[in-house]
Amino acid sequence: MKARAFDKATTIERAKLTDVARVANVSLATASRVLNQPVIVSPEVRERVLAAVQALSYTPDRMARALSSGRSFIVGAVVPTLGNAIFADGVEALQDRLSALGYTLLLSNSQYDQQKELDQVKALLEHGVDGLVLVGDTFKPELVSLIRQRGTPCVSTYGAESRNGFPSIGIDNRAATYALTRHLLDLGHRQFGVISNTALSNDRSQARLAGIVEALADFGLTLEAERIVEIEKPIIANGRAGLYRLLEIQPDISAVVCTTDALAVGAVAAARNLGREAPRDLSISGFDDVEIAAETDPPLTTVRVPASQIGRAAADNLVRAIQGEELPINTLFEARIMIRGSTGDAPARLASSADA
Amino acid sequence: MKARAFDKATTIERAKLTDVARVANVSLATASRVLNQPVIVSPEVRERVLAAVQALSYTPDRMARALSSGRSFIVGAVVPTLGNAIFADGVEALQDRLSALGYTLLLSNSQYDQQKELDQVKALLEHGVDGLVLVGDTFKPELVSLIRQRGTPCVSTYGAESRNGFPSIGIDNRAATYALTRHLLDLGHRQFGVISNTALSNDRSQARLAGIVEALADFGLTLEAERIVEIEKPIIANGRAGLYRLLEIQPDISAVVCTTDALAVGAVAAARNLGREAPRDLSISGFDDVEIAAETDPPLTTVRVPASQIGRAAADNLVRAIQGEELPINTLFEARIMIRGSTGDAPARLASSADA
DNA sequence: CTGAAAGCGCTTACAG
DNA sequence: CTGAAAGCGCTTACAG
Repeated sequence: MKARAFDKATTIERAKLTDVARVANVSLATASRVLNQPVIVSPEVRERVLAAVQALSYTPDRMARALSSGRSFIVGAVVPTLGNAIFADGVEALQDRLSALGYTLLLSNSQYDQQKELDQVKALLEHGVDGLVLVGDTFKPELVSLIRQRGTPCVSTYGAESRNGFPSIGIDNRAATYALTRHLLDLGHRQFGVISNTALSNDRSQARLAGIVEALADFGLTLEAERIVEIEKPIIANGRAGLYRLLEIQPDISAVVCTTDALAVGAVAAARNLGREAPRDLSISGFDDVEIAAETDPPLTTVRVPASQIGRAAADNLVRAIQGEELPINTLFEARIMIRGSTGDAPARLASSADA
Repeated sequence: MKARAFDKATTIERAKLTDVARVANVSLATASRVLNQPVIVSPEVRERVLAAVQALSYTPDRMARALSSGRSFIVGAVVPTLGNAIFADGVEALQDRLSALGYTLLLSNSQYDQQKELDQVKALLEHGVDGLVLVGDTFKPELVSLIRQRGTPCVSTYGAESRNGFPSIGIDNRAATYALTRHLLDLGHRQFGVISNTALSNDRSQARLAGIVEALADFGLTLEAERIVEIEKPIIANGRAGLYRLLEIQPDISAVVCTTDALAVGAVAAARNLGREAPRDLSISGFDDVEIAAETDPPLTTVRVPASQIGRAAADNLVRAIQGEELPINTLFEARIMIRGSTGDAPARLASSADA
């Protein structure tokens, strides 16, 4: 007999399945079956057990169930941060769908730190999660081998390709910034700058950067290293700082592509401080299309990341994998370019070179 | 013998404590003791067991541990939404501190729905959480009795007072808006409007509304019902809609107090559309001080909610409660008024009445 | 369709 | 300080 951690005098004994069985006058095994495979139990018996469940307001102990069945009905997720709306929304959708499917979500955040991510995954695994949702596709090698070895189903989210064999659910970040950059080129921009959070080994931002570079290359332009400012965390203040640094070195820039909306919001504000109004003097674009993106002045041109869709699909796919199904290696959603007020025609060529 | 859910051929048998005991040449009981109460084991034996743990890279099965010890080291939390940065930040801090204390966080969101909140709590309880973190202090009665009956420690967050006996950790929402309203009165404002999300039984917003009403009353002013617009969810679009409705009915309003930053952001934008610029024509304030609040144009006057502090304190207090300590019934943090650009002197009395 | 029994991987009094 | 044994609350072959 053990002492519960918090054995207040007021605590009433919780009914267990044995109690249900006793009240219903059946064996423990039968009571269990009514709960798990009701069809194989005769209707009368089933009714009796269900009545007992009601009467005792029995509620199963999922830990015990997990221990004996090998299934916990818990799914673990590790996201970089909840501070970014794009992850908050995705997690919310994930959790909703998961709970509809009878699963509970065990959530961690890694603060964009791979070691922390690994630690969280270890903890999740110790808790016996049935499946895992991770963000992106760049992990410590140890993490991958750990998951493989335990055979726990795992999906990777927000990215396009699965480098580690985990089925991926997300968007093509590279294609999205490629299209966005094309759009800016069409508007006449030739002097580009980039504010990106690739400093952290962030595969999404890296893909976004690659898309920009590629679009420029296809157009015969090169993006020199001085035109890329890498920041640590994708927060507004860093977008601000990023823009100052960028324009200090490269005052001729007419288009700034940011790998995140928060960075773009900061960049727009910083540009204004410098007397450069978007889109008149400077075109600035974001990525994510978080709620605020459409509400800033000017509203942000950006890429819509379908976070809720990703979250829901991650839940569906993961549960399918848990049930033993094979998953498509890539599930790609559309990432629409949202052209709004923060980008526009490039300033007339002569005027801008005269300025500089 | 059971079949694991995902028994791929590649899966390697995970070492269990029995294996550790065998390798270390001790009994299962001793192996367990080394892990849980190392001091009562002799140094040599301890070393041997630890070596075996290393050699087998043993990792405990927390479900089994939970079942036999009655402690899961899992804490459950239910927040209204992760979409609001204030909750995202709080949850992040909560999880950080919890994991430092050896606990894992099981997270749910209720979408501001009390029935959903109850369902989540039930699920969390079935999973054997050692403690619970809830938001606010307005629950379905069934939720309160359920938690009481199980004796699971529970803290309430973001509010000031504990109506249900759950220790509360938060801020005094009423006092904050009282002070904010005083400030607006000092600026000469007499015609007030409020956009609030009290439509949902949201005790924080109700307290905020109460603070406004009280400050006005102490000043001899009454806030008529037509001057309060209640919206469903605290999102930017609703702030926008709220302001239109408010000014339609009460065009003489010079100060709009919003119960959330998102609402204030929408209100500022909507006012601008109407040709009313903040703070020149209209003072608008928010609540929360999320990241974006300081970055809008004009930056938002608001109240800083110390979400991270609340999250950390919730973790600390809850773990203390789990360990059997008594908790202070209220833990209050300061909620500073942040005076920024969106509020200013009331437009000259005569001018405004002439307009109307 | 139902029951008796073993077992999931641990912890913890109880003896020694 | 250490071990043998019971037990946590379930599930699931195995018989019947």
